[in-house]
Amino acid sequence: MIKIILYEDNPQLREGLTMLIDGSDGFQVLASFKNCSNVVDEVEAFRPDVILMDIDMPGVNGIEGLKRIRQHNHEVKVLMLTVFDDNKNVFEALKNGANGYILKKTPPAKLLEYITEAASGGAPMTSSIATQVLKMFSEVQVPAGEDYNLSDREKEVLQHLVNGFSYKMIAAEMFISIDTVRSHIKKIYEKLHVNSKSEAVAKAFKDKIV
Amino acid sequence: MIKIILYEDNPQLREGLTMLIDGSDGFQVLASFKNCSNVVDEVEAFRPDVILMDIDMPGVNGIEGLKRIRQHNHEVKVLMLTVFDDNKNVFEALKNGANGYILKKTPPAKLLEYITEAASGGAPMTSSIATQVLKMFSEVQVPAGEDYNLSDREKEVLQHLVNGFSYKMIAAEMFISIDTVRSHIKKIYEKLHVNSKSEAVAKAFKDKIV
DNA sequence: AAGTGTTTCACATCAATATGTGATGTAAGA
DNA sequence: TCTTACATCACATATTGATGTGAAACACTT
Repeated sequence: MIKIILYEDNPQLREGLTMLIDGSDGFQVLASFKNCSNVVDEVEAFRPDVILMDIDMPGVNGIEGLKRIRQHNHEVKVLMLTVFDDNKNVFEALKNGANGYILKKTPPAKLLEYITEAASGGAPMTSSIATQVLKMFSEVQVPAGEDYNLSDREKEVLQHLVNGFSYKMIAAEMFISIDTVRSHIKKIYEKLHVNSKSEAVAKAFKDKIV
Repeated sequence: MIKIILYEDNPQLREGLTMLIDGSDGFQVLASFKNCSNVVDEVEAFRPDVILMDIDMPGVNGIEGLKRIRQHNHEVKVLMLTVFDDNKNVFEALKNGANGYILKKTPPAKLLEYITEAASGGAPMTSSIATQVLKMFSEVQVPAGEDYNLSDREKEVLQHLVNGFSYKMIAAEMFISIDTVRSHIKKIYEKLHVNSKSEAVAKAFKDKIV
């Protein structure tokens, strides 16, 4: 028996979902609420397995509710429920520990399947959501993975620059003269197409050279 | 009719999958291969809708195959197929534009459903994989998002530093004297607990101040 | 009204950095 | 062998940066 709490501001939908889920074998709706004002206490009191959480709610919305829940409880599965698959909310929800993200237009049979999946540790997602998630991953990619052809020694020097070492310190650290350090740095600037330490350090981070 | 190419080094599994898929209505296996050596040419020649790609293959593996495909083709849907849901491969695959990631133990009916989902632009994932993906998201979270209490003006100066501006340039840019710039920078160093421009720039990136 | 933090400016000094020019030895490739 | 890239060192000089000390104007809070 999977125990469920439901958060949904629309009374009709709240009633409908409750009847659908509660009327199905193996599912029990413990309670339903129209907003997340007291979400922490409610979760504490009812100890559900799965929470169905609408995103758009007046007062405390679903994302905020999720955050509050996760401040106290990392066990309960939270399934986000929404009309739109807008990028920003999806990312926010997942980042804050949602266990799944499904659209309200999901057919009833599929919804029950998703709840079951969430309860057993899965991460059900409507396919359009999943597609977005994948897109976020590929967007993380470095545009062209620029290489700059830094030699090993040059990378080493750049690493020290990033750590805030002075030329003198780098020289001591690498057992070379300060002039050699200069020479390396000059070369690094050329290769990175920059002309100051700050830019080199910034570029090192941006392009994940270090 | 969904057209499919299959990459799988195990002959039994390759045959089995081919028969299963090709024998189902609406699915057609155009060809199957035991490695990705000529993946680019093969995709070009057969123009499939979906590619089922095993990860572990001798020679050119699935991840590498995926990369090669994506260098030329961003349209074809690539479904990664694997025995293990090991973190590293999942991330690599998704980062390189895989459209889905499913385990080989997926039951036949579910497999066909996943292929259909991929073909229609979805992103099918075995639930254990989806869980991992979500975990990666929540791990991306900034530890505590340190604040450092930089004033607006100080943030502005820091931003310029990151862009590689000299004190003189910052002064000109902000219509203040170079001494004021110095004063701001001094304060920034104090607040960030650093004592050089490079460290400040590095910290700005690390802690996402800029 | 006194205190606090921000923003602004000034003068001074020493350390560090950027840039140019030039040179040597070594290892890998064409 | 000749070339190229790398790593090393040297000398010179102008600019920039780090740090200290001091101070005035302003907004906001107590």
